[in-house]
Amino acid sequence: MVHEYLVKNNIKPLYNRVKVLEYLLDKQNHPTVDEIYNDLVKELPTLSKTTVYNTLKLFLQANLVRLITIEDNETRYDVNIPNHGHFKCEECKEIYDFTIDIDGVETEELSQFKIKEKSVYYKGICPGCLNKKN
Amino acid sequence: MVHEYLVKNNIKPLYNRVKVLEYLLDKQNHPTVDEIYNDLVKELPTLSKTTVYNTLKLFLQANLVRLITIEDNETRYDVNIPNHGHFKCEECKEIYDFTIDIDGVETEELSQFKIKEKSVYYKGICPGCLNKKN
DNA sequence: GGATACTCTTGTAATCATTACAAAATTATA
DNA sequence: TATAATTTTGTAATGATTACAAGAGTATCC
Repeated sequence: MVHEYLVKNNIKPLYNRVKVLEYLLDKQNHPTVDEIYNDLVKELPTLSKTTVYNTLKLFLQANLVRLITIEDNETRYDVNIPNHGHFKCEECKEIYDFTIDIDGVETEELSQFKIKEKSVYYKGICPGCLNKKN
Repeated sequence: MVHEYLVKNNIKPLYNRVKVLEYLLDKQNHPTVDEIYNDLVKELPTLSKTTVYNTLKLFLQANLVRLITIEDNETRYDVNIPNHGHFKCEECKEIYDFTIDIDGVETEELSQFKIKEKSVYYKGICPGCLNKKN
């Protein structure tokens, strides 16, 4: 599956690439480069962090993945699914996906702009952490 | 003005702080720390970059300013105005503000979440750069 | 007003993520 | 199989941010 998906996007389906993409698809985890590397190196002992960076850059250019940087300069990666936003809990740092119809929102002022990508990020406290506080 | 605004937010209105906040209000420029430092050091020759970082951190905690990190890990700062999004041009890198009624969008899934902050970022090409391309 | 305590600023050094680069390994091509 | 092209790897370089301690400034109390 992943194999063909890469081919379809003009990316040679090399072993590492398949593994990285599978990882992103499996754990819909919004992982950092470090997390990806640390998990995959167990399976691919010769993997280097530079390769993870290279691979992700490639995927980014092909629009297979997206960057998430809500704040903090912790750059995370996400497989590219339309119409969803990210909520980050300030307490437990967890990132939650939610669906949002951002295309349904009028932005008159941008009528002359060519919009290629829309991102929505919320911050706050998740239900679990809200409960703990009481 | 700026002076009292700081006092009202429980921040001692020290000279540097007033200057940094004035800068952010004047140039609604979404500047980086470097830009702020390089411009202000002309007026405040003893200014240090660490002070700029400290001051911005303080403002952030007091919710006077906001972080913008659309991608790239170029962290920019913005005075906190509700209901506006940011558009970044991929060609000229300029960041444009636009108004967007994000509170008008339903997010059923987050009904149990306490939302403190909402951010909307778009990417694409601005009218000026679109013209140049033809 | 002056002494003391407290806070802020400064500069240097440390840290950490990311990138550059060149050599080694792998894959594709003939 | 030999050759060319691409990818991976590891180390070193870069650059933004933070830690920290000393110096400067500010507030408080007598």
